[in-house]
Amino acid sequence: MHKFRTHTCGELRKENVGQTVRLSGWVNTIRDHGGVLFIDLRDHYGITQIVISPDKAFYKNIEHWRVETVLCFTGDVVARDASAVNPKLITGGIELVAETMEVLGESEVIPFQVNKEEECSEALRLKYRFLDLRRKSLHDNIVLRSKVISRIRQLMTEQGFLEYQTPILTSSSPEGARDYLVPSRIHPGKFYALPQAPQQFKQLLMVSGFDRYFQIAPCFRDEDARADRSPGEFYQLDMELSFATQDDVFAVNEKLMSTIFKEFSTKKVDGTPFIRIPYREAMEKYGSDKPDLRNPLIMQDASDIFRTCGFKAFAGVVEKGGVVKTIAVKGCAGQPRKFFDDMVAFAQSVGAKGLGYISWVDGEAKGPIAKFLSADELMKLKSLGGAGDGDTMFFIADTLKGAQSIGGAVRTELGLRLDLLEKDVFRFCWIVDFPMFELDDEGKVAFSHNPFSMPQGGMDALLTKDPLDILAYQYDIVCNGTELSSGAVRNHSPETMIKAFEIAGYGKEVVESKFPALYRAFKYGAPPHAGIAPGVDRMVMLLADEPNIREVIAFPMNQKAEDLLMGAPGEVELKQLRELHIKLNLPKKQEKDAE
RNA sequence: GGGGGCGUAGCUCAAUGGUUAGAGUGCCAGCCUGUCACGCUGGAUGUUGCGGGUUCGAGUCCCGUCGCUCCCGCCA
Repeated sequence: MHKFRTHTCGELRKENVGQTVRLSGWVNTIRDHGGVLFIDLRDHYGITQIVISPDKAFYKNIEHWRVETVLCFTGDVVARDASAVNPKLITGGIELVAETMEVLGESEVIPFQVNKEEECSEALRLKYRFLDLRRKSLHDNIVLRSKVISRIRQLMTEQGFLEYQTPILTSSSPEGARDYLVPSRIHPGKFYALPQAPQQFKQLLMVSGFDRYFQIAPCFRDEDARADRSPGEFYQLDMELSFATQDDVFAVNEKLMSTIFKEFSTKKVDGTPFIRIPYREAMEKYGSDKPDLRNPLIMQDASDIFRTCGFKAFAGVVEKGGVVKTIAVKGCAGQPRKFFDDMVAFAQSVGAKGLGYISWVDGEAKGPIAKFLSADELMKLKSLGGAGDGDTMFFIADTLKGAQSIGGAVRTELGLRLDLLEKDVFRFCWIVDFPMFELDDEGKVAFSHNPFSMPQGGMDALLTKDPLDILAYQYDIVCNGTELSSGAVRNHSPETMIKAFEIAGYGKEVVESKFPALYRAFKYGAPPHAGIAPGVDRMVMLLADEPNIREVIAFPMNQKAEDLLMGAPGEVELKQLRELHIKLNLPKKQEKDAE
C-alpha cells in the first residue's frame, strides 16, 4: 500500500465499498459526538468523511483534534445508510472507517477559518497566503487560471504559433513605465532592467524569421496598484505575427477570446468578429477608450442647441470653444431628488463644475436648468436624446476633453446606480485608429502610444499630414469595460521610424542609441509584422467574476508592492551591497527610523 | 505625491459622550454513537491601531501619526 494514499479525497464511490484504502489530507471539519468522531478530510480533489471510534488505539496519538492538521487514515470503505448519505459531497455515499491514523503535519490554531468564505483583512490573508489558498474560492481561481493558460497554449499552437522564451534580465527601456532595476556586479554603476514586456525581443524574433511567436510572458512595471493592476509583475499572452495585417491579428484573437470565454464561463459571449470602434468615436460616445458595452447609455453632443440659449453658463462654455455633452436616460425621471443631488455631487467629485438635467414629466420639462430654455430648444433636446415622458437628460458643459472624461464617468455611474448593465454577458470590442501623436502637457507633439506603431498611410502620411491627424495601426481589445490588451501593426522600416521620431522631436541618433537592436535589425531585412498582448490575469479575473486581480494571483503583493508572506522587499547584507558597488542614500525620515 | 473609506476579542462585527466594552464564530474544559456549518453546558479572551488634546467623563468629538483598501496622478 502506498505510504500516503491509495485514493484522493474526491475519489471514493459506492463501487469502492469493501476496499481497504488509505487517504491523506487536511482536517476540514470535526464533529465529535463522544462515542463517534466524524472528520471531513479535504485535499485538492475533494472531501471524504472519516469515521473514528474513540476506542481505537490511535485516538490518543493526537492531543488536539484541530482543523487544518494533515492526517493519514487507513481503513475500510463503508456504504452509508440511506438516511446518512450526504448529497452535498461527491463522496457522500460512502465513508472511511479509520483503523489506523498517522499525523503527517499538525496545525496550530489558525488565524482565520479555511472551511468558510468569511471575509477577513487582506493583509492577514496575504501573510498567511498558504491558508488562504486552501480556501475554496481562491483555490478554484488558481485552478481556473492554470486551465485557462493551458488552453491558451493549445489554441495558440493550433493556430501555428510557437512559444519562445525571452530574457528576464535586459536593458532599461526609455519609454513607458518605471523599470525594476538590477545592479550589475561585474559592471560597476550599470544596471539590468526587468522587461516591462518582451516588446523588442518579440519583434527581433520576427526579424529572425520565426513567423508566429507567443509566450505567457512575465512583465515587470514599477507602477502603483489598482484593483485590476497588481504591482510588480503580471502576465501577458504576448504574441507577434510576421507578414500580418491588423485583420490577421484580430482574427487570431477573436478565435482565442471567444473560445476561452465560452469554455470557461457560462456567460453569453459576443459573436465574432467583435465590433470595431474608432478611438475618436469611443471618446465621443462613451467618454472612454475602454467602454463597457453592457451599459446602454451613450453620450451625445448638444453644443449647437446650447450655443445661443438663455442658460448663460452653458452658452458661455460653448462660446469659449467648449462643448455640452448629454446623456439621455429612459425612465429616470421618477428617481427621488436625492438621486439627482447625488449625481451632481458625483460629477463634481470627478471634476465637473456642475451637472445639469432635465426630466420630462406629464409633457413638461422639469429640473434646475429647464426654465432657462425656450420651447424650441427643449423640443430640439428632446428629439436629440429621443426622450419622452418619464425620461431624463443629463448635461455636462466643459472643454471637449473635460466633458468627455466627466461624461464617461457619469455614464458609468448612472449605469451602476440604475442597474442598467446587461447581465451575464461578456461584451467585447476593438478600439481602433488611435492617434499616432498627441500634444503633451507642454503643447509639444509626442507619441500618444507606442512609438513602434505603423502610422496609417506610412511614410507618405508622415510627410504630408498634420501630425495630429495621423492615425496609427494601434488597437485595444476591451471586454466589459476592462482593457484586456493593446497591440499594433509595427513600423518595420528604419526610414519611417526615424521620420516618426523626428516628428516627436527626436533625432536619428536617439533612435540609434535608445533602440539599437531594433534599428540595426530593421536595416537587414525586416518582415512586416504585427502583434498584441492580452493580459492573462485580467482575462482570468473576468472569467472568475472577481472584482480584484489579486484574487486570481497565487502570491500577489499588496498595494505598496510588498510581499507580506516572503517579506519582500527586504534589506540585504552590507557585503552584497559592496559587491554591487552600491551605497545607500536613504530619505532622512527612514535614516531616523533605522537609528 | 494627493483624495475618500476603514481600523473594537484570533476572525467578522455591535456599542446616543455616561455602569464592569458586547454578539456570532474560533479557542479551552465537560457531556453526547450518525453528524455533515452536529448539538448542549460552562470558561478565558481586549493597550478599542498608536500618540496627543477637549471634557467631570472618550471606543465615540478634535489634531497628529501608522496600517489596510478604493480612487486620482502614474501605467510606451
